[in-house]
Amino acid sequence: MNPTLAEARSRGKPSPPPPPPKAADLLSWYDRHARALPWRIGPAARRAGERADPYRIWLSEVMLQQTTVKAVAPYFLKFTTRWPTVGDLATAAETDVMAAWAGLGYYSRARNLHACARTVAEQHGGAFPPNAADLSTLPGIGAYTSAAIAAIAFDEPIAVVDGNVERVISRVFEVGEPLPAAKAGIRALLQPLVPQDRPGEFAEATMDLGATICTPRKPACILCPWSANCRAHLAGEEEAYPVKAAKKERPVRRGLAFVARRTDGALLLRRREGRGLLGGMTEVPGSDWTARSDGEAVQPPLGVDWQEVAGTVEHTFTHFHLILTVHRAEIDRDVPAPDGTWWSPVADTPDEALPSLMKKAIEAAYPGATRPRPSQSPLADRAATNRKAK
DNA sequence: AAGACGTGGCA
DNA sequence: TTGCCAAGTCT
Repeated sequence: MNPTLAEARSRGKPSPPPPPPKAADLLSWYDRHARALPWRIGPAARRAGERADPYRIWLSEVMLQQTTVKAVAPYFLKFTTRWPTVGDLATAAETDVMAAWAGLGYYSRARNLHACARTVAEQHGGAFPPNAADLSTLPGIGAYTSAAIAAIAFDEPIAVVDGNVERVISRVFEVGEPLPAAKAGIRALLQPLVPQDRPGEFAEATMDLGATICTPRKPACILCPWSANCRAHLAGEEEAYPVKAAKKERPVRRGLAFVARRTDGALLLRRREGRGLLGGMTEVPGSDWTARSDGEAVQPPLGVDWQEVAGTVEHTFTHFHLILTVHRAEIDRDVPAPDGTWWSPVADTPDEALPSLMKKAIEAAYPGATRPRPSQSPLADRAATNRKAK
């Protein structure tokens, strides 16, 4: 709390609201402090007239939905190396896309990514539509992502509102309405600030500001180009914003997982159905996950001697916490895979679309069974080895 | 409109 | 350790 302001308030003299922030102040900060990210072209390149590649902007924005920059970076490099253009991605097999996405989470994004690539390739001649309204009709592209692509790749002067920007704007204007209801109002407050000349960099700048300066806790207001225009800062109440609706508690569900390993190391796997939780991803056989431990009703996939693994595997999803009891069995070479399942050779494990939860379950049964194959990077392998030994 | 939908990092 | 959360979208 700023002591001077606290005194002013205690004397009952509310300070007049500061002037609204200026895009120019933020952009000059951005010129000096823009983050260098794999999908960006820097301020210097933009000044030289370079344009961001819509494919790379789209891919990065979809990956970044509810996901950190740190988690996204290696996936972005993997995807752009393997599929350099939207046309390449459109012709990829969906199972390959799902497998490449495995570990990033929110797997409907991967399904929609592939569907979107095919739509762009087949119905738009391989070029993304250059405006937010048309972009938002494509699968997996909503209000935020359409605006971000339009602003960053096509210079459309549109307000781009993500979680970072919600925080910045709610502090600057002391928005008292809780999120997510406040979203429309926040967009309306931001739109007049968007400059006609550098809308893409303004979008990147507001997100950078939220990510590096106007952070959820302990914001670095001393470094902020908008601090003199920020009502929450002038009131010493930065962390009171954004106001958020109360969240519900997470229920617990339980289930059983069966990890069958053949004597040659192959694992028994199957595909999850549909569009729901982990939809279309690969899993080990198991029970449903319910509030009660009704796993007893489920038949193991093979009539063999199953051994319960000590301890449990726990995994927290967005809306529930899962406790999995894992069973394992060693299976002879000549046992065929039951209907709807297949034996996955050890060497193929990295190519399977295994979500993190399934890797945890397999690791609990047979440590090392999902270890990635040796790569060209001895450093990475050594780091992984050290982590395991710990 | 509110709930479904993953994961790993960090205080 | 436990909770919170990070560049949302879909239904």
